[in-house]
Amino acid sequence: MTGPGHNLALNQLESIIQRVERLNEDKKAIGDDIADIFKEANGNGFDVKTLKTVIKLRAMDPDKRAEQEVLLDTYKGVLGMS
Amino acid sequence: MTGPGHNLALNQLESIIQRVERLNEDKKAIGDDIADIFKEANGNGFDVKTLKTVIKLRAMDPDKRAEQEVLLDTYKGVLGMS
Amino acid sequence: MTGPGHNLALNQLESIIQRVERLNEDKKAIGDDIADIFKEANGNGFDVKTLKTVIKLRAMDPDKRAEQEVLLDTYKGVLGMS
Amino acid sequence: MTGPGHNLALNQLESIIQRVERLNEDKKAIGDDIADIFKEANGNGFDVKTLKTVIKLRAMDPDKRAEQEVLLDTYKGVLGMS
DNA sequence: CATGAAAAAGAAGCGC
DNA sequence: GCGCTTCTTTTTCATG
Repeated sequence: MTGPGHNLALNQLESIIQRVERLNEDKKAIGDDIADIFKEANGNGFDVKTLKTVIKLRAMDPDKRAEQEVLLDTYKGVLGMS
Repeated sequence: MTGPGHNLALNQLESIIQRVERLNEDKKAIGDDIADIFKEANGNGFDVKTLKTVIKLRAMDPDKRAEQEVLLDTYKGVLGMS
Repeated sequence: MTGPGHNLALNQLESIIQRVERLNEDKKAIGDDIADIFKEANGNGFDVKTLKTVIKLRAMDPDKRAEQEVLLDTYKGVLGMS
Repeated sequence: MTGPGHNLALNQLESIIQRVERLNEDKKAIGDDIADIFKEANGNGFDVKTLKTVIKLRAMDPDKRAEQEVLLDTYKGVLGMS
């Protein structure tokens, strides 16, 4: 199979794959940068796990966050964990 | 507590968090771009799952991949899976 | 290669694999049971995500949990998130 | 709040949580058993990673696996990776 | 909504 | 012994 159809498929495939691979590299680079920041923060005495928690909280919709906290406190209250 | 130590911690914390948040946004944007490419590819009749497999294979170190395949074939041979 | 060495390897391989596969099945069954419980809980109006959080908290060492909560509150306080 | 509604919620919550916690323990125990088997296998000269790959392959539906391999081979062929 | 894939978190093993 | 990397598990997200 060496006709035009084949070449079209090949060109499309290569294009898709190369574009994704390029973006994957960029994404990985960013991930590495983030890891570096956390590593540096750890060296400065910060607790990375807590940092990640804070960042996650900030990313949440404020209303939803409040709602979840209420819910969690409720469950903890019922269970005597508060 | 409003002394210099506190402000230092605050500044450091804010710096860390803002840098990570910025990078998280960038990372998400790239992820969206990749998703778009796959969506388009799917529309053109490509099998996205297989595309992802191919990309993963290409990302592997060739020597390691060959080595693992040999080992895997050996085990499969012993087990009659080949 | 059909000698004793080969058979020994075959027998060992089969034993290992079958034992693991059996345990994998058991593990999966338990996972399914857990999922069922959460599904039922959800039907009864409980928030599954919060349930999981509570269970995780209960699994933690009490001292470590307290320490982490203090840390999180500290960071939130510094950032004006409290 | 000490009325019947509260107690019902408490009883339900405790039931859910205790059942899940119990199952979590069981699941962990099985995971430990599996780890022991792989550790022993490693001591006998087997490559654990490959063992896990073989087990994963065996767990797959044969038809689906064959179908995916055909598709993958097609793409690899087009890309000259075969 | 339920399944399956991607991301993140957590745990374990290995090296220095 | 501690960090670092790899692997496992968990959680989250998207899609049908």
